Amino acid sequence: MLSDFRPGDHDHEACVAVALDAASAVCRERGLRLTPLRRRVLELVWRRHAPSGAYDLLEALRSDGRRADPPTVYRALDFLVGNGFVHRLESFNAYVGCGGPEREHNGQFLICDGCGRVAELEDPAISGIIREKARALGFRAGWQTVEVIGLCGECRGRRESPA
Amino acid sequence: MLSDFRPGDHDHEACVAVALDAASAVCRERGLRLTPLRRRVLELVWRRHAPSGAYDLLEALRSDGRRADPPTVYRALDFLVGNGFVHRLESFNAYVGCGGPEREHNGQFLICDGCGRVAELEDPAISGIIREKARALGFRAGWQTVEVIGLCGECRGRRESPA
DNA sequence: TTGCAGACGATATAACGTAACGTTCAGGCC
DNA sequence: GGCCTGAACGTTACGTTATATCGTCTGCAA
Repeated sequence: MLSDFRPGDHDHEACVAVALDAASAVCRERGLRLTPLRRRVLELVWRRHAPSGAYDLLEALRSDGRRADPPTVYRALDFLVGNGFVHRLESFNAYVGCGGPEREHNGQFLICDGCGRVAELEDPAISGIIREKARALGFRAGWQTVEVIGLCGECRGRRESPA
Repeated sequence: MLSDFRPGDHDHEACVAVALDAASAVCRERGLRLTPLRRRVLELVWRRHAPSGAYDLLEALRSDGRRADPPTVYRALDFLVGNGFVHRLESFNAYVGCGGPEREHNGQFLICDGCGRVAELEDPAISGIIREKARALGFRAGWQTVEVIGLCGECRGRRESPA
């Protein structure tokens, strides 16, 4: 698993810092430029464990006092998604930080309908069976989008025994 | 499998007619109203085995001579998607006809990057393993979005041995 | 110091989707 | 027939998401 549903009380500052450090390291290795803008967008995405919309990010950039228009945020997102620092959730038109940017992968996402938090899996059994079933039909699988809507453990508990 | 990659030369008129008849039958059974507009949108979606965008459908309705605005097509699509006659492809913001509207299901889609055609699976092994893996993390899976981009058999042949 | 390429600024517009409210029309009931 | 009701649809307006295009700046290298 690449990122879990974090308990509500985890140290989120640390969590963001770790992600930014990881991204810095990867960029240094690969000769990519993690510019201040890109770094800031990545930080904004990480500040929530729930998905952020491009226009939420745009708002946030403007709150920084920065002049920003849609292409600004989309270019940053293109960089971050293209290099695996951020994933796009197709069924939400929104973006989440990636828990394992060190290597390429094709994750699976669990999205909680209660709290909006997202967990990322990278389960070879899931991607494998999809690839196999596709192959049986003569189809060569490239990219897989696997997004599951449901209820995380915390939210399930909350619903079944409300305060 | 609910719908296959049809060979380029299949009888597409028949294919559309079967889908419309199936929809009529299901609506009759369930007391749903397959109005002329809804029927027409369903037909338009089926005329391509590739996904149709909402605004493509809107254009097509206007070509019919009908006055149409976005809510017209979205309402028809809501009905068709809600009752299982059409599926929405999240990663394309587009719609395809459903090959098995008789019962509710949570399909998986193979989308060919070469020709744009779509096949629909309903494979319990895929949905099952996703549900299980999610459950192992305390997550109760509701709806699954599974969309695979790749190359169908025909297009693969074409690329590997171009004319 | 010139040239180049990548990043970003800036403007405009395309593409996708919904809110809200009024009108029409089919079906049930008197 | 006349009336009521609710679903479907028309219509206007707007909200949200994403891209095309072109100009400018900056850092780097020839």
